[in-house]
Amino acid sequence: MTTPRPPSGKEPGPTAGPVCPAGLRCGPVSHAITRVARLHRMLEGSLLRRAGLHPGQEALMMHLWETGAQRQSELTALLGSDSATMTRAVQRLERAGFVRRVPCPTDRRGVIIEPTAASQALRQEIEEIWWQLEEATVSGLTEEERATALRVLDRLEANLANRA
Amino acid sequence: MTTPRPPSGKEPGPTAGPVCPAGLRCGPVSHAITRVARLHRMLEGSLLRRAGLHPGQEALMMHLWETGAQRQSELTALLGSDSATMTRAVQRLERAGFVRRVPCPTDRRGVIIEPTAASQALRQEIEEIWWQLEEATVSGLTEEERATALRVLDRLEANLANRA
DNA sequence: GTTATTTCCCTGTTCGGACAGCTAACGATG
DNA sequence: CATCGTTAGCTGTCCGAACAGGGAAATAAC
Repeated sequence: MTTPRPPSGKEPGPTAGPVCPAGLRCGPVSHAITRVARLHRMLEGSLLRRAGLHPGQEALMMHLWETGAQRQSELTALLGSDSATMTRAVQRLERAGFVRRVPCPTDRRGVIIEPTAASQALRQEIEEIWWQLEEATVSGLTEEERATALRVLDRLEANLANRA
Repeated sequence: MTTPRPPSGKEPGPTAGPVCPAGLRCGPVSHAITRVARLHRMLEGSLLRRAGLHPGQEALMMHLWETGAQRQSELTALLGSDSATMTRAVQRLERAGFVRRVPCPTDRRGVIIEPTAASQALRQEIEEIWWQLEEATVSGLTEEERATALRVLDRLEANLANRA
């Protein structure tokens, strides 16, 4: 996996400002999603870097810890990932010592992915990071506002899922 | 640039379902953002593919059309991108014939990026795609709901921008 | 004018993501 | 048993994104 490079002194930084030039009718919600997603991902990345992980790997590990050792194909489906992406992610996590690959006893095509004992040290750290990320995202919002945010996002998700 | 592979029969597909296992308190808003962003990006990708572009390139071209030829460093800053990413994006768009690189007359370090006449054919197509994407995102929402969505996203963006 | 600093762009590298192609193994059918 | 179609996983390729490092030019400081 190779530990992500430590933050190079300069934290990612707020990049740029408005992506929507002037009075351009450019799909306001759509672009807002892009901007929020970008910032969210950047923050996630800089938090995870401190734990030695790249964005995406933490979800894989959380899944393994939550539901135990699983077939690689299972992980791929559950995380909605690509099989090639999964192959390489597992390889990196294996090199990093967070995961072990065991031949599936009942299907010689398959591979069981299990978290190592060493990886347990990461779990608390990741949960803390998820907490920090959520807090940074919704800090300053009332309970009601947070509920509204969740409702809006769920609505958008449902919309987009239909067009996928 | 090499035209994106044509959709291989199967459109990206809704990938997986819930990423949040069971009753796990896992940063609900945060994960909702991740899911929405994922779907949004997938849809954007499949729409853009038909125009022969990859996600991200369309924003660059729109910027060029809107504000005219610009220094590469200007584009990088305005789009909040990475200079390396910009270098390669421009190279691909140049190979694809959508962009021309002209040495900056007042600063021999600089490069002016200008859209080609041929690229104009793309513009309407991209605007149409942005419209489709927006529609897919907010279809079925009332005007009031759309305003709420925008307000929520702006709020989240402001929050995240502070922590960046 | 010479030197130091900054800016601009390029290349190399690593990651996640997506698609295509391949092999080995499984399953079912004839 | 032999064949056919499917599934699991790996590798190659291309893209966007981010960081590191380098070289050239412009600018500031001396």
